[in-house]
Amino acid sequence: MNDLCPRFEKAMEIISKRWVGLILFELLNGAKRFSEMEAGLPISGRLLSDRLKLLEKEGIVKRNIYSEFPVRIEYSLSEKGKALEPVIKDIQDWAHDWITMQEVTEPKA
Amino acid sequence: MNDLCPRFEKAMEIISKRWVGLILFELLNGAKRFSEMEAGLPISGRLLSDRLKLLEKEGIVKRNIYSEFPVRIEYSLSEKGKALEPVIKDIQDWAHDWITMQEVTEPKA
DNA sequence: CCGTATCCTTTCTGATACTG
DNA sequence: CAGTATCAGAAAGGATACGG
Repeated sequence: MNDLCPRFEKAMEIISKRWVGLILFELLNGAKRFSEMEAGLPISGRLLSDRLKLLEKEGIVKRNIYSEFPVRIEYSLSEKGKALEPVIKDIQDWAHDWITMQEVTEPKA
Repeated sequence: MNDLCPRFEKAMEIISKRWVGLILFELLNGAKRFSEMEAGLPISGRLLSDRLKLLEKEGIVKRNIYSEFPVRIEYSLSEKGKALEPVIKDIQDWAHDWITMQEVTEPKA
């Protein structure tokens, strides 16, 4: 049936999972705490938790626990995650060049 | 709540829609007919139809009708669609560098 | 603060059958 | 060939409540 590269398919499966792109974008600006990300993204805590676990399992996101007081937990990108920066960057460029606001907001009041 | 660029969000929404990446990849190799794409992708005709309509609506894919005999219909990328090539290319590169087969196939028989 | 478990609703997918 | 309609099961998403 299909003859796509399995690695490409797998990569696409991870990256194109809903919200993953936005989460990666958040983390490209540096490590963040759960609540910071939750506030910065249009998704619920449950979904954010799901996706972070997925990305951690894929080795893209690292979970760092700082045993300070109070305990601080931060999420950051691994090398594998940072390697996705060009992808995100290209999407930003494309969005800048080709996406217009009319498509985003309702046509008329 | 969130302060993401709406254009970036919109772009991510389109691109990260399931199967869209694979469809774009197919079309980067040149115009294709419906049945060709169906054979080359791991999705049903209904889904392919859905996605092509979506991509056509977004101005990413063009539907070309050739009034030959028999009538031939081909799908190809618009300029907007071709502009996504770097994105797909980067994902391919990333997949090549970071995705291993163990993650794709079942560990043992 | 940092999540996870549960419940319930919405959306998505795929198989099948059917038109032009 | 090139799709569309329908239908049922699977998956995803949100709200809420609760544990560490």
